[in-house]
Amino acid sequence: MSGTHTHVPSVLAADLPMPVPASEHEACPVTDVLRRVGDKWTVLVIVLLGQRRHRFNELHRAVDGISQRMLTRTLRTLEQDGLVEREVHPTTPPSVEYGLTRLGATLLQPLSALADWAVTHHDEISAARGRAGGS
Amino acid sequence: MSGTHTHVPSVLAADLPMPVPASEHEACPVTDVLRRVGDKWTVLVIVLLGQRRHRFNELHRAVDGISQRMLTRTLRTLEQDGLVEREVHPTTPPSVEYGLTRLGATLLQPLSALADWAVTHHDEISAARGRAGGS
DNA sequence: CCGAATCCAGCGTGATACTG
DNA sequence: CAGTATCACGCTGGATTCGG
Repeated sequence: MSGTHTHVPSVLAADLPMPVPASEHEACPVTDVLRRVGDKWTVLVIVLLGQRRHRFNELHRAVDGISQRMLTRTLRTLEQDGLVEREVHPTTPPSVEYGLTRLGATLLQPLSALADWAVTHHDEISAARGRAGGS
Repeated sequence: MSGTHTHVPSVLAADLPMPVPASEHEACPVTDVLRRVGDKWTVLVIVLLGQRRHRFNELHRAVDGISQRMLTRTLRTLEQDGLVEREVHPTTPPSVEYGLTRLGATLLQPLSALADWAVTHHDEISAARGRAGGS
């Protein structure tokens, strides 16, 4: 640490090309991941699967409000990205279990950092929004 | 640490109500922040402002590809959330400087954690997507 | 120089109904 | 139980134009 100055050792602190090319921003892994976890259900599903493996309808009930369609889409995307694994048991009726992959589990930590920041500073943001004149 | 098991001390590790109420998910500070940083330009602007203060057109040139409209919108939102401060110099022509607030600066660290994760595991995600059969 | 206003295309999201 | 298919809608994001 270097005292009061907020210096962050990170890829974000690296020198950026000027101007930042549009192509580079589009293909940026950081942007890619952020947009992914920024969608409506992904993080909640990851967190639930981070606690234990879940069956499809188990998730469906746990996430109250999500449609079958969105749950399926969310899981498919996560599976394609290698964050979630899908295990099918050929029973009748069929049962499918979802769980985090090792890669998916590693996402929990940085995600937690951001989540904790959000919770910690939630009131400051609310206050700022209040001053800004709206909800 | 508890060995091989991936345990994360965080709000994300807390017990979730079952089912997670839709209302709670909508109003969740974590969801709120994630969706914010998940939009197209926010993070890039935050990073640039984290390096130094910028004038409007300076940002506009630095972020090559962003429209005036989106830059304005992004900055306004960040300002309303108390992450960015706007300073107007009543010159002719007018000049406006933007910079991170103290709150905004604190966001850099958790954001960096996620960014570093993205960069570190980018190839694994690409590989998984390749196996999944698409771009 | 720094915006606001308007218009418009695309995508994320959801409701509903249907299937193996 | 675990999905798929179809349709519809709102919101994000972009192009363009106008104003102080």
